[in-house]
Amino acid sequence: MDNSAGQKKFATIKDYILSQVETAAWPEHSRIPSENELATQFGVSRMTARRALQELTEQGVLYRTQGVGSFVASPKSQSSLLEIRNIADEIQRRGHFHKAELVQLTSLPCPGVVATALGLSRNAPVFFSLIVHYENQQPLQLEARYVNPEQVPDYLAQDFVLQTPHEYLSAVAPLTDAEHIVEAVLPDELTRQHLKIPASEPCLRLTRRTFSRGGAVSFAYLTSAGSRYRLGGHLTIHPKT
Amino acid sequence: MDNSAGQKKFATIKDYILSQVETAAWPEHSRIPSENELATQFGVSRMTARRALQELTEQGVLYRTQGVGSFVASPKSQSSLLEIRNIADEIQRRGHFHKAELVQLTSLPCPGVVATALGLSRNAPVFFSLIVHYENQQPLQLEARYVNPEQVPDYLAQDFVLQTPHEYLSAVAPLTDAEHIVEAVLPDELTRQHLKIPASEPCLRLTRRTFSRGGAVSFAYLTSAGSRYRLGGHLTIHPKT
DNA sequence: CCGATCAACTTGTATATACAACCAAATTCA
DNA sequence: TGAATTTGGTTGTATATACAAGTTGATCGG
Repeated sequence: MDNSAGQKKFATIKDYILSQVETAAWPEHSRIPSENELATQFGVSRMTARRALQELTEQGVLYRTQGVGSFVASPKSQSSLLEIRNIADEIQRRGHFHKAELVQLTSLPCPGVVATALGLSRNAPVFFSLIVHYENQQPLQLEARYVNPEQVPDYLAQDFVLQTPHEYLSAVAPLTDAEHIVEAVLPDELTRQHLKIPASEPCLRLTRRTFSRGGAVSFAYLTSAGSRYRLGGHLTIHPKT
Repeated sequence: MDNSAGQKKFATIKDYILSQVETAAWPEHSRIPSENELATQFGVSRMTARRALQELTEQGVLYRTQGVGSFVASPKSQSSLLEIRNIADEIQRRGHFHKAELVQLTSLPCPGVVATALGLSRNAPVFFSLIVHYENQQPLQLEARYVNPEQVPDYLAQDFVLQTPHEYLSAVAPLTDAEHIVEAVLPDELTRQHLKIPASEPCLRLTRRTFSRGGAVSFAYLTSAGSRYRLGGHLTIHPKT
């Protein structure tokens, strides 16, 4: 484990493969080096190289066939789904007026769930922002975001009324990956107040964790009133199961 | 590899753990045997037992903490946004029991919204199916589906208890494209009855239009109880509290 | 020419081992 | 008593090895 970057060995190989795929040095459906070749090239055991390939397969970057090899998969149209969820862009795309109201911006001890998500120790300081997004003066979404101080040390110095956290983080720590959960829930007290909705109004809650090259960057709850917001997307299906 | 069932060893362990979880012999958030204990118990190496635990973790059945142990996760159903995966596959992938109950299967005059979506004339005959999907005897999703008779003329002749509409349509009219809308709504009377939920329970409604080579094939409302279902990628954050 | 066989290579499964990282509880020590 | 340390257990990473299972292409024999 004497990597210069202190990175895990299989992660190094993942990064290498991802860079080859992103730059199209390895085009779609082309065969990539075998487990043994990668193992030799990186000076690791086959099982370690194998692990990198397996994780990329689960992420949909590669597909593998026993006896044949590993290949570059078609890029999933996940980007459309991911981008569409940037609430500010979405509002402006509809030609409406977007306003962000900063309710809170502080550093606080990391709750357990967030610690797990960001890879921090519990109660370690974590940056927190609470923002209400308006569409034409009507509150639309409540954004509660926790940010990893190791990745974005100057988060508290930003002005999130002029620039949304999403915009700022995109510039500072380019998004490489995102995980998300969409749920239908009833609003808690805080949400009710800021969105100005009754307790019986169902809400769409998007829980989202984003990654950059350096690791987990932020963890956010994005809660919207069900009557005012919905999530849409378009998917193209790729063969080669 | 001389299992009596011809099954892979790690799959045997997965089955064992799943049975314990399903019968609630191992309740939520309880600790399960360690890797070493399972390895000894099943007479396999630790790495093999470990693999079973890892796959169950990826499926959301377990969560693990270094230095502490492996625990039973909350059983909320979860489906992937990034892949067009139907509810039946999703349930089976979690190792649970799926049952479909056919409530209605008929031809009716096409409502306006559906006519637009499928490119039919208003009040032209359209095929309609109403199905309740169960996960382990609990109603999970109500599927109301309109099917284009020009694309799939023998839809009404199918047995949708043995084969889901999604499976049948995939075979007859291979999916090339899909559009989604995700919303949080309160259930209508029909949904309440079939999902056996109170009127105040928020629901996640997925409206989906699918296309094949020939054009628009089907238009469906997939409504699930918010407390039992969520939509997401691989985000698995579990509170240890 | 064609089919069968074989050899080489790839991914899949499984084992045994070692050490690192981490946590919780018991123990020790001031 | 209370803080620091130790200890034992657990998951995480990595290696080396072996064989199974599957595909491909070359070789051989009719």
